Amino acid sequence: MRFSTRTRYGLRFLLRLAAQPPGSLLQLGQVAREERISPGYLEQIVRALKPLGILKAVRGTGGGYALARPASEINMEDVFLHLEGEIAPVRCLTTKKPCTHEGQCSTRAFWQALDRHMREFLRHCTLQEMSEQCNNTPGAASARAGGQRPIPGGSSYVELH
Amino acid sequence: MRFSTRTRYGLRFLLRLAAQPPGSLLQLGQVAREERISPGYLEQIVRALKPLGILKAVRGTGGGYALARPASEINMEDVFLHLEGEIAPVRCLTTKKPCTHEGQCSTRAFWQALDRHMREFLRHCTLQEMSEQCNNTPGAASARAGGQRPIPGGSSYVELH
DNA sequence: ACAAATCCTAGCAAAGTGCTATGTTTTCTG
DNA sequence: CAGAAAACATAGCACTTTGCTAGGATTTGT
Repeated sequence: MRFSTRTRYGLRFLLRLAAQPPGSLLQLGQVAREERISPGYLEQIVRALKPLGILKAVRGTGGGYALARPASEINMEDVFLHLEGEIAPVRCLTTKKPCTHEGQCSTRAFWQALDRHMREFLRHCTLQEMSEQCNNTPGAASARAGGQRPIPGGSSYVELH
Repeated sequence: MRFSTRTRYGLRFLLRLAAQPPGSLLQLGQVAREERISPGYLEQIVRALKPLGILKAVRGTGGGYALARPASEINMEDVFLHLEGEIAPVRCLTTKKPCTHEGQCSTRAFWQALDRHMREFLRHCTLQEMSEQCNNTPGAASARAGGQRPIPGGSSYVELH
């Protein structure tokens, strides 16, 4: 029942954007360095987030990303849906037909209730709230990050929250 | 974020037990037939449930399973913990050290809140409630199940809720 | 003794996850 | 206008997890 790195890394990216002064751009490469996530992988993740429409991207030199909407209007249900693909705890909740089991499915009601519960929690949780909740200073880590030497031969990335 | 078949099939097994008249035994093979789950696989799942102590097993001819405690005293948090291994949405919530990230982790508080939320829902959901919630008649399906001919060569099991 | 049930271990095919590699396109800068 | 820096895009691959099978050992009723 673990969430994938896609969701976790995507969240971190969004939190960086939310912590940014409005109007400014944040580059993907910089976030990848600071969060110690593979840049290529983070690109994929950010791309999955694009259809939601919460990102504003500027291409070319000096480009980067910014939030297209205020953080208070971005809820976690939407974000999770795009990053994780789906939230439902069992597959047949999302694929129309109520599974080919004869008669009524004994556990369906339970899974539906659990699904509703999760979604409600996520829907009422905004990026704004998350950003306020975490009282870390993004600048502190990045200041030291410059001194990091990449270990040649072999990925140095470690799974994070 | 899907739950595995272990948890889903395990739940179905427990629901069968809960629907059984108290004092009687239910055989694993029979449940497997009626629920169309591989008997061998269901055995593994039931075994994972044993350490919880909610099952009473009788070996030998005429043996079977029964609930060792009333269904009203069996909550889903315990059941899920044993079937799924862990519930936590991210790994570092269960492995002591708060991940090697420099400074405070920006998303940790959120994952903890989500974890608490899920657990609370599951803890307050008892097998009794689930059993009452599902108004299907387990006997109806099993009556017809006798006529099933197993398809030779190739598993005929299909994933269920 | 035999059969019927629960117990137990190892292994394996398929799917999913996490990431790398290799580009293409856009845009700013010298 | 050349080049660099950024976002955009696709394919593939090693590793892990999942879902199940095979084959047996042990216990107990008839």
